[in-house]
Amino acid sequence: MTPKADVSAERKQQIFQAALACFGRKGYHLTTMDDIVQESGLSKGALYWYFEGKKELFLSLFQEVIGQLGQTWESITVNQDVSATDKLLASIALFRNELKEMVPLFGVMMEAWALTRHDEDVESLFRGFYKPYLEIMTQIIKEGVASGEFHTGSATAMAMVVMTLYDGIALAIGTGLWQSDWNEIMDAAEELVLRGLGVTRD
Amino acid sequence: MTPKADVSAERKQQIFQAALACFGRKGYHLTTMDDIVQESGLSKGALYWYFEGKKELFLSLFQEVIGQLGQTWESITVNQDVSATDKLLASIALFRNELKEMVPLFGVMMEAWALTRHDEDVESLFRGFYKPYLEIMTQIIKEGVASGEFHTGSATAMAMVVMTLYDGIALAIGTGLWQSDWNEIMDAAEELVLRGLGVTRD
DNA sequence: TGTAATAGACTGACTGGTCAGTTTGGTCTG
DNA sequence: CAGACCAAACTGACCAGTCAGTCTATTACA
Repeated sequence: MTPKADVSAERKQQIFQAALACFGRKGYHLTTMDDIVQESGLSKGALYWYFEGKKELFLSLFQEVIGQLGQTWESITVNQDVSATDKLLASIALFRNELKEMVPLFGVMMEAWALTRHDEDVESLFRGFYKPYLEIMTQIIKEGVASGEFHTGSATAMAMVVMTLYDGIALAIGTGLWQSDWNEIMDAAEELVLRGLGVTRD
Repeated sequence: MTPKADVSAERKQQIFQAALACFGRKGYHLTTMDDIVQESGLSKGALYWYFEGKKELFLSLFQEVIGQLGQTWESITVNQDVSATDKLLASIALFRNELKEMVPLFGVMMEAWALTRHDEDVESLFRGFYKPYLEIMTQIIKEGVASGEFHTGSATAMAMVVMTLYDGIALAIGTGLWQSDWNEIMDAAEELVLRGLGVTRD
């Protein structure tokens, strides 16, 4: 009664990997199912066995990938013993450190952003994923305001602005618009955000 | 001896308008030439009479639309008698004031960003348009640093960051991610940038 | 002035290729 | 053998781009 060794988990992973490569390279609309078939080394039947279709595959992939990022992100905010400033710095450091690996991800994210405007499924998924990030950032800034580290008129609005800056950075990286040294620019971003929030240090 | 009235200018405009509506609504890949045909009230032949194809039409439209924005933007930087701080404020005000009309534009811009990654023509066009904006911002910040209004480690890097924030804002607007009151968020953005650049006022 | 010729602007049916999704027919494993 | 898993040929809708021809206004000419 023991079923055949379940290969579905690794197959899905195999497909995800191929899909990420293809979507990252050519974008959602320009990659064909056959591209992913070829990249994965499987067959069309296999893809449709594991996923309902192109859109569902894309959405699943996005979910998978963002989920991983989200966990790292959340771990930043948990620790109660860390100052808001350090949490903010950690969130920036997360970007900085994993920037290079994130490039293909950001590519897919951009694609998703663009899709957001024309597909309700994508939009609601996207909004759902964005929300906790925004909440965490709001939380950090509120903490900072409470502790006197930060100064701002509206913590919620400022959180949105900071998140927007992050989005912009993701965009710049995804498009390859930043050709210069990322580190220097990230330094400037850090400077802008910290001083902009009224942090006075070194 | 009077030549036949040249309608080509207004025809192109007519097509641009229809194309902007369609691309703004459904995005590049999902709008068909037939969509634009219908929206414009012309025929398919007419479209191909005035434009070589879909891509060329899109690129021309983008060029047209961005060109207009660029002129307004440039006019900000010209006046020598205005302080860097005020120039920066003016650039933010430009966003703020024309935000609503810009929504469809930002939609198209996002689409263009996404295309940037897969099409060299789009990329080079985009980079070409981005450059002067960045140069103007760099100029403003350098002026501010020289006059003692701003403080920053690297004016060029900071200019990129500020532009990146603008991009992020455009993105947020284009995707409709910001549902809350734009004005409040723009206030926060202004606050972040000014204080972040070390401006001390009111 | 009337008429033929020509160029510019435009039409819409058509084509050829593409691609998401389907079907059918396996194969391997417990 | 049953059912999970997969291969590959196939289908049909869709769409960018084409093209043969039309319509209109100007010019050439008698």
